[in-house]
Amino acid sequence: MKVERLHSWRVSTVQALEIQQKLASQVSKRSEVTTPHFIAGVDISAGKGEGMATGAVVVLQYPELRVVETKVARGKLDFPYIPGLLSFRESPLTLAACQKLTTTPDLILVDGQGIAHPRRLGLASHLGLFLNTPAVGCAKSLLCGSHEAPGAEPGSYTEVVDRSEIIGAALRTKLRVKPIYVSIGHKVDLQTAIYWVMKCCRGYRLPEPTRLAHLAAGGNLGQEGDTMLPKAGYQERLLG
DNA sequence: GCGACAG
DNA sequence: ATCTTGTCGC
Repeated sequence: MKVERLHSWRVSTVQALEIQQKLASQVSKRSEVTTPHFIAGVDISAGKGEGMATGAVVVLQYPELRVVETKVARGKLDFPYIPGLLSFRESPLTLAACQKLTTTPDLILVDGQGIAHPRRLGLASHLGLFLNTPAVGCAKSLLCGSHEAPGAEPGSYTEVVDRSEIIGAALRTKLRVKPIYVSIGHKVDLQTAIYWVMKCCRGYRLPEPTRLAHLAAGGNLGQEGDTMLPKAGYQERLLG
């Protein structure tokens, strides 16, 4: 798929902050999502070598949620992990993997925040702009803001508020299990984002696109998709 | 100044 | 994120 080149990724922390401030105004909170045919999930995993990592993107066919394409990109991480600047560390490899896609996703679920970010430009929003595609942030923990506890039932949620602004939702995706944080990435509104995230859940805390992308980045997802068996070594550890 | 802090 | 086995709970 096509990847925009809005700016360089080789920047200083000060430049990164300036870029975020500038791009935040370009994020669209208007939903351009109808019924998606292809939903992608992206994630990255730090490897063994110094700074080495693997970015992965998995495309699922909706509503079957079957894997139709998987792409990965290995490389070095040159930007350090700094809360609030995660996109400058993970975007390069994630975009490299997405650029290899033959399928064009209608929606992308990202392992991180969208606008639920100090400067309203988390990883999901940043990627949404570069891919010019509707994107949703699906983080496992909170970066900023606060919220009350959502109900125990899957689908229930509470608003995440920061500086008197609703920036996302604490969404219960699985009965009595810690919620995930959903926020607007790009070209989608919060209600629509929550709706599709729930539609992608299959009994796990994380929605399938992101869950499978995580496995793919770690090299634990076969081309068989969700019906695959764990790799030999992984299986041995699980079974003993 | 102190505490918080996506992955 | 990653290092890591068993274990408590639904």
